[in-house]
Amino acid sequence: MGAAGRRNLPTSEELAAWRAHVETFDVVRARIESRLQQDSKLSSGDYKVLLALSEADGRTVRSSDLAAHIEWERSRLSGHLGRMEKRGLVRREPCEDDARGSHVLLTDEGARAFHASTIPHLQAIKEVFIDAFTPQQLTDLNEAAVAIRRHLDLDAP
Amino acid sequence: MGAAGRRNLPTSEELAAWRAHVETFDVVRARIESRLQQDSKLSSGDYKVLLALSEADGRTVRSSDLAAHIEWERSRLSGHLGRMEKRGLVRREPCEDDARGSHVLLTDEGARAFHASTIPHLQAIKEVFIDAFTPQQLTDLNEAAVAIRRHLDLDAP
DNA sequence: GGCAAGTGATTCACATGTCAATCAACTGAT
DNA sequence: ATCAGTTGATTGACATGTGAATCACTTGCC
Repeated sequence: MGAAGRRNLPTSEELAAWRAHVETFDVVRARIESRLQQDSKLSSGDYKVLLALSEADGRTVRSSDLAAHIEWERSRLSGHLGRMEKRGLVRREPCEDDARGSHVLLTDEGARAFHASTIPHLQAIKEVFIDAFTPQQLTDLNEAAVAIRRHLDLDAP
Repeated sequence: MGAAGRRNLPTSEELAAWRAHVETFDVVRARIESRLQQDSKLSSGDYKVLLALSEADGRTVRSSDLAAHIEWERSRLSGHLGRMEKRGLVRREPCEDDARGSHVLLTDEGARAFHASTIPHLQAIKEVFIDAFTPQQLTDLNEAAVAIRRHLDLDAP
């Protein structure tokens, strides 16, 4: 490869940084999810759905709105809700004003499970992730996320 | 909640930092994997397996050694190899010295696919991830990964 | 030699994710 | 009113991931 071809490739340090980042934060995520699972029998997907539902007016959301809110494919949400419904965490009811749609609603059991999970989950985030850093490092990390989002043009109008 | 209970919980800024980090780097990973898939019809799992195999002596590794090397469950590797074998990327052969074991070997087609994938894959890592940052930010990110690994006692003997 | 315990690999059941296809119900232009 | 096109939701086929169970072979110890 000539000099021209190398310019758009990472150096070995850069590549190592990428791999370290991915592998390290995979472990972080796994630890936090595993704590959630052990404390509350909830997956991170369950938690995301329950969080959105518990914040919703009347603990009810139209399925599509829910999918949009948590940025999931509708088919993904559909499958996930099916599993959560089997476990009694949510219920689905037909929608009066639009016969195609359906309302997803939080059951009492779902609300209970969610409320019991939040404090331990937030503790896990603090202990596993936040507590690893100095305030400066946390700021730096945030800057990095901002830089990526700008670079990839996320947050675009 | 009293003052004692709050000390081990993240502030809302800290929680926002966690969420931003997870969501942002999920997008990064998805972009890079999607480029790999489009350029080379390989998943990141395929790539990891092919990388390990192509670096191995004689393009052959004992299945368990491979699993240990890439830090996968053996059952995960087993299933993945099955799919890769169907696509002609690898082959498995019984092991002479230990009749329980098997050798995984890179086929010519697998080697071709891997070699064709590396440059574009590295370019994607550079363009999507590395190029988002200043050198200082990249250093900061690395420091953050080190801090986490120390905090979680990864890299322990 | 022979058996208990360990090891290598696969298999099973399941949860999770993507994408395309389906299907019914809505909506808007005519 | 009608019908093309959109939208809401589910389904199916598959890839991927985990953990437990299985099964065959190997090893260590007697």
